[in-house]
Amino acid sequence: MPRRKLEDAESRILSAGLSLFARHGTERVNSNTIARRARLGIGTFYGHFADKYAVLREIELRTLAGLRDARIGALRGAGPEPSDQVRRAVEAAVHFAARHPEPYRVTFGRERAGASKHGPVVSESSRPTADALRGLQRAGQISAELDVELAARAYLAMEVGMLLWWLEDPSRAKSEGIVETLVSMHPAMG
Amino acid sequence: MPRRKLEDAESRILSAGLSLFARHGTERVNSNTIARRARLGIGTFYGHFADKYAVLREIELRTLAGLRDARIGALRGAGPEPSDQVRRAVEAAVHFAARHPEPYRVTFGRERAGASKHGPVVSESSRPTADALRGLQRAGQISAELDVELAARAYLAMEVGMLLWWLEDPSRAKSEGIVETLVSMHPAMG
Amino acid sequence: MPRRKLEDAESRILSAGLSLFARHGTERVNSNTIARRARLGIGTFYGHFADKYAVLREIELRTLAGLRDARIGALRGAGPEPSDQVRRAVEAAVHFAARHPEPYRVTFGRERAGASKHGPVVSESSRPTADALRGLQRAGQISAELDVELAARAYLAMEVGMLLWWLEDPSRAKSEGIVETLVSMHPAMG
Amino acid sequence: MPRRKLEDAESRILSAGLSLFARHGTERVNSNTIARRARLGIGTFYGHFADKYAVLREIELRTLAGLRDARIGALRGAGPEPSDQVRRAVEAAVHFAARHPEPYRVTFGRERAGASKHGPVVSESSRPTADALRGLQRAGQISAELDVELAARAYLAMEVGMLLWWLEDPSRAKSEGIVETLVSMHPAMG
DNA sequence: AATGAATGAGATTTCATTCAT
DNA sequence: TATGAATGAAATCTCATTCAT
Repeated sequence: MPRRKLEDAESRILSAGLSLFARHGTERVNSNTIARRARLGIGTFYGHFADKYAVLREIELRTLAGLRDARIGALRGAGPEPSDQVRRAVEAAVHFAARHPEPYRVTFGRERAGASKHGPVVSESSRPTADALRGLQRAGQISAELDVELAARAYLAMEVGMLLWWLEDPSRAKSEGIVETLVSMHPAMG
Repeated sequence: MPRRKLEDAESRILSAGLSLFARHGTERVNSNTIARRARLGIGTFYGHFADKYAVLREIELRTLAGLRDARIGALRGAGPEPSDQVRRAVEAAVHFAARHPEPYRVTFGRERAGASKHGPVVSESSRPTADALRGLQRAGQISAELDVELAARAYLAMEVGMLLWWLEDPSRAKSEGIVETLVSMHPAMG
Repeated sequence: MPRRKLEDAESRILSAGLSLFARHGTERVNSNTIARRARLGIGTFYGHFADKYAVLREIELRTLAGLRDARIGALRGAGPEPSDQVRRAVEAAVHFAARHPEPYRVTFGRERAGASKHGPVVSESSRPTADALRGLQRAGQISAELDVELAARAYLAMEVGMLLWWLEDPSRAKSEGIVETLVSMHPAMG
Repeated sequence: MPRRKLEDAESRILSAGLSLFARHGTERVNSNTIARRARLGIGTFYGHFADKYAVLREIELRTLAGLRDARIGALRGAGPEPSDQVRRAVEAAVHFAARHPEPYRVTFGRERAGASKHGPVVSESSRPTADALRGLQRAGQISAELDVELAARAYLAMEVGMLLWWLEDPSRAKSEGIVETLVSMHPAMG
């Protein structure tokens, strides 16, 4: 009977769940398969997570935190001009997706059925983007008529949709092209 | 024992499937429930569709065709200026989503797990948008540096993501605000 | 709406059933498939046969009658010596199987599950063989110790088993070899 | 909720499957019935066997192995004369069938439909018999004209068919009569 | 007589969850 | 804590049979 450390078991389950969710989709993976892939007994799985959706939720939370941190870190290295800040933030997101395609796809992808029953679907906040746009608007740098809340939402939808499309087949475009497109269409670049 | 017309059964199944998929998500609806809701025997269901994913696929195909037709119709009524054409096309999409929220959500929403195994996920073509952008680019009306293929993809991702977010709770915004935001961020409006 | 003659429908069903039973086995063929193969509606099928086992039974009865007639006919052409009679009867059976492999396999093959529930499994009578052996025994031409009933049974089991094995793959042996073997092992050839 | 040992579950399933297959035929027994008869949950059944045909296959393999061992054991106790060897081998087969009527009928009987799709039908080898006949032929004890391969096949077909007929209703004959008949018709007794 | 859409009982199969070890 | 055999509710799918046309 194998006996591993607590943390070990959880991280093995998360890692197994991540690759299985990414490859087969949430609904076509079951808890037994995750446990087996993690080389743990099914009982051990239930000792650490309530069900597969708890694994999914944890993956999502970590992914969102990682993405947020990447954006924040990027902004710290950016100059004061909005265009530089936008570019850095976009680069951070694109590179995050490129470096972590599985968590990105699992967290934002369409294959998310059923999860809503088992806990709120976590979602990225458009707040920071909206705040930044509001600042620019007050400074007169973008149109006063723009609804910054909606624009922030729209930008995020675009970024997420674009990156998911790209990750489906990374040979579709180079990351520089993705960055340029997202930057040029960012509402702050008006 | 009810005995109805062929077409009747299929349209009843599609209609029952649509409202159930929209309300509960693809994976939490089963073939028995669809059949019962359509007031048909389960055997009748399988006589018309191979499985619930076949119902889903048919809904998607019809939705995509309807959306495409709505866009095309809108462009017929538009003047020659690009800004008018963009506005008409965006309005057509927003109004289509507003008038057909269930098909729109079922077709484009995230609750689509498992379906990919049972047939290619249908997806909207970015071709028309890309072609239009290319025309503007040749005419010198938008930057020569824009990658029109990627910009078209990005716009569509934004439109779809935005409309799904809106349909989740239509009180979040008025349709005019959605239209204005999408128009102002459209790459042709550079 | 096709309208064919009564007899036509029955023979079409029997013919469709025969080739389907032979190819796929009794249990993997259903009444709908037989009807479709016969290019008839399923309702027509049930107008002529109670179920697929009724089709099977009819095929079996015809096959047994045909085989019996072939044997009788062969004996009419045989001389008075037992060895000639045995050879003629064996040849008749081997040639019958070779000329009618599908009916033979369907009637005598192993793929017969379930049928017993739906009517007695028809089976070939060992009576004629037993009677012939009894005659030889009275004439002192074969051992008085032989139990002619059992020997007749044994011979028939051998003939049927041998022919089924052969029909599985006719390249396994030439029909002459089958005949020689069966003749040489026939209890009348003691 | 009962919780038993692994081996226990498998042997219970095999035993339940054996008696059900023997009584009702392969196609009229289903996995639920086997599980219930074994006093196990249906999930337990599928945890041990892929489907009912896997149970059948295991029964067949065991039966064939048992029959082969019985023959081999019998030959060890036999003297050098062919007639003694034949008699011992025949007795072994007849007694095996008499002592294990259910496995014998399930393994060799006609009620085997559908199984062929789910794995090759196991079958008894005619090799040992053919080899023995070849030896006798070289020694000049049986006709040089006999095709030993076909004769071996024919003998096995006879033995199996005879024993199945007998087991259908053991009052049809005494085992000694069966043995005498099979021995007297064995090609080695030429 | 012929048709075939409709039916639903029943068979197969999956998988989240439990619990004795 | 860890294990994994056992469980059975629930989902999928088949097919013999009916009956209005």
